Amino acid sequence: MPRKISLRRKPRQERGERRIDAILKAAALVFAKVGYEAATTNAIAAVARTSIGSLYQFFPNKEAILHALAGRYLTDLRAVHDRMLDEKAVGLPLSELYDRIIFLLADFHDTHPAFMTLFAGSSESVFLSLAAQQLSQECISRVDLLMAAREPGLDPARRRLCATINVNVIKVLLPIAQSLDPASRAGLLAETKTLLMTHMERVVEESRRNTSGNSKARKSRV
Amino acid sequence: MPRKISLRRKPRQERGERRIDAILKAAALVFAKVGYEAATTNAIAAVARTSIGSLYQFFPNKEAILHALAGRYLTDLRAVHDRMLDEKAVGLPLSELYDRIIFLLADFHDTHPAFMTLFAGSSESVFLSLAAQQLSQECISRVDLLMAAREPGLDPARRRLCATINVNVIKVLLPIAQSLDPASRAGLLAETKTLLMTHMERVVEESRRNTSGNSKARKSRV
Amino acid sequence: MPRKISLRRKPRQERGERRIDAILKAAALVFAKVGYEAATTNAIAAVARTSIGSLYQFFPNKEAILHALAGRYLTDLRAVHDRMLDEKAVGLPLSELYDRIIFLLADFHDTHPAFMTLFAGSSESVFLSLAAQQLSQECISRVDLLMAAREPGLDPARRRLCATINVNVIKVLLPIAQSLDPASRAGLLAETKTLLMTHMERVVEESRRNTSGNSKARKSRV
Amino acid sequence: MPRKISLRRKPRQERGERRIDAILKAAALVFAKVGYEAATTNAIAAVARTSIGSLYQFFPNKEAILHALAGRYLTDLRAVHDRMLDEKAVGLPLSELYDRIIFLLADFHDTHPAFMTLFAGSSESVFLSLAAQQLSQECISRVDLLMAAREPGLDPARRRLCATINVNVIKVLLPIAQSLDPASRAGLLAETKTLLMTHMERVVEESRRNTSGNSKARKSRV
DNA sequence: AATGAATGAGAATTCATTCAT
DNA sequence: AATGAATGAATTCTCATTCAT
Repeated sequence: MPRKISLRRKPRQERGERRIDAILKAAALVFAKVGYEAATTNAIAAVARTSIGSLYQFFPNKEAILHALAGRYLTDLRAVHDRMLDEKAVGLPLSELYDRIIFLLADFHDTHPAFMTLFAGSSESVFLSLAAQQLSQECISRVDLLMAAREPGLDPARRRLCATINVNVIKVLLPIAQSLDPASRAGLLAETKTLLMTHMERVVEESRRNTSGNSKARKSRV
Repeated sequence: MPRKISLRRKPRQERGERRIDAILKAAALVFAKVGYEAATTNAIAAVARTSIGSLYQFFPNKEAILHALAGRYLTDLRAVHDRMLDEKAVGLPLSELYDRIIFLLADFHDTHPAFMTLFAGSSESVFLSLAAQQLSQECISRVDLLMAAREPGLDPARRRLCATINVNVIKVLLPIAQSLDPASRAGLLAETKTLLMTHMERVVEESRRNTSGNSKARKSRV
Repeated sequence: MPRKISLRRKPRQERGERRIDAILKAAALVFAKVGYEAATTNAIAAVARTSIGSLYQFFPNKEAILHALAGRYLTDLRAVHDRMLDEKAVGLPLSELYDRIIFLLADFHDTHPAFMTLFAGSSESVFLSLAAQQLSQECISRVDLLMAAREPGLDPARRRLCATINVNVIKVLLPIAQSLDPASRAGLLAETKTLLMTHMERVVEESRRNTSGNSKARKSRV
Repeated sequence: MPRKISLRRKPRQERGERRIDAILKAAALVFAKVGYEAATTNAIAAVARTSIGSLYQFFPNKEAILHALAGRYLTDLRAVHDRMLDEKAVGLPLSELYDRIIFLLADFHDTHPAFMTLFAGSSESVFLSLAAQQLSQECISRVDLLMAAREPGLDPARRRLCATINVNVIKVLLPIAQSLDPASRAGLLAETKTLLMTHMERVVEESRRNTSGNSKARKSRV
């Protein structure tokens, strides 16, 4: 059974926009606190200081709220990506690149409370799983692209592997860092950077050694 | 509000034991597929090929099933840890140690389908959050201990940081590897090993350089 | 384990008021017919010609319905008491006083079908037992007060005994009378009045004889 | 749908008798504590220190337990009645007769804990209502008979009214007395006796005045 | 006979969604 | 548009009763 997931009506009036905004913000808080399944539309309406009837005036069902929120988060994340992985990023020293990435994403987590809840890949809803999957792939592809630009000689397969690892390592460690006191947080973020940089440097080095004729290095890797 | 979480009755007959086992196995499957909240006790009973009444003869409520399953998983995981991190592990080359860890844990994931669902730290249930937290800390402490034994000179703070990273990186990447085709899986597991080993080697090296009097290296790290 | 017992929401619309009223009236009928325990919320909703969901919109649980109904009955009963035991009652001839009491209470029983079910003191619910206890004490105290006003010389202990007896005798005999055909009912009510009046006259008489110096009568009583 | 209510099997063996006895005693306790509806057969079996299976070996269903217990109580009560209302009772002074009645019934309540629960006339079960009704009528008839023997001139209608009143007044006040401390209990029982005796004396007197037109001769007998 | 596991209809309660005002 | 009352399918859990051992 296919479900409507788009907005029920495009509100002409600004009041409607504000209402939608309030509902989505409320949904983010509620989802973050109890998860999507356990969140009730009544609770969302209450937090948004509106009535359940109004909520359903804008969203045909609970899942549509999820869609809208996920869409908004995705848009925001893409904007962050755009700032993070722009043309300059190709020429940036690895250390500065990682600083940038980690800083921007940490900030994103702070301002998007339901992000991990929605995209942690838990199996709460079919849509969520798919969205999480897609988002993950999108991130990986972007990193992959950047790496290809920075280091054209890299083996594509290994490049994707590294992109996958980079994305997912940041995905786990960032939320953990955010939950710590500022000092520990800085320590963990620094170590995360070291982890990824050390690895990346090694991969790049192996690649260069490889492409420049000497192919023994590769063999000993695994 | 305190809830009973222990078994409602100890089974006196072997039949009861088998029934409990079937229910827990079914619960693992159902939790893995739809998550704890969305799982229904009727679905669990159906998968276990028993009646809802039988289920409630042994488990006073849904949460008790979760507890029992989590407890069983924890016991099994500790057994794996014991095999993984025994006395021999202290002397093993790093490469072999990581092989061991990754292989054993990959196997554990295969045989414990609900593991990530239960311990991924989602906010589904208070108990789950706590259990996930505790389990995580326990794993980290064990790795920390092993590292202390292998490399006594390591700075304790950084050691714990590394342990945290090792545990969590494996926590994300293993399930991803498991979801891939065998070839890609091997590639990802190998790259994971490289990631963690490279980092660990560097940390150890820095530590050794530090302790042997020369303390400049540390400064340039971050 | 403390349970919510107040209304879940205050009705904002008049419709809600009517719904609550209908539910309570239905509950009274159902409780009167099968008792509190055996009454099902679905049955109450059906008799109230509403949906089970509506019922739970206003009442958080079955017990809350009981509380609301008991509260309403209590309020009504106190109003009856106020009419029954007003200042005039002090000067009224005993016969007229009993007529008044019996008539008003008989009417109360007719309009409050679940009264005996709720306050008969059966052990159905902890709350009910307590409420029945309290109500009984309240009634007794009121009668006690009235008697003290009418006959100040009465021994307080015996006065309370008489109040207890009056209240409880009426409590049993009234419902029995109500279940009879009009003729028998009138007979039983008349005889009840005779019973209580004869006794009261004797008690008063003994008391007067006592207080006026001659104390032999008392001794031979028991 | 007619239900089996007789015993499922007549146990030849004494062990069975003891088992039935234990179950009925347990049922009495459980019924007294939580009422018939709320009592569970498992709880009864547990209190009787037997298994639910054994319970159902002797009683086809829960109601059969009720029947058996009610039957036993009735038998016992009739035995008490027989002692209470024997030939001697016809000639006994009223005061002694009431002493006897109140003492014997108080004792009966002490030894039959579920008596009021079963026969208080609550509407818990159709059977119970009927049984309570019947029992009440039986008691009334017995008292009626005794009064007819003692005072043949009494108007039958009023006699029955008085019997009804006597039985029901004792029915309410006895349990209340039993729940008090010994001193208060004695006081309440004494006042109860006064209540009923005073009334009875008046009724008898009125009757005599009526029947003999104008006869003072037999006044002193009661 | 005895035990206790198995069964499933039925009860209380929740919550997404619709509808009347 | 806004409000909140109305709806009922779905869920958790209980318990009388049956059945296997």
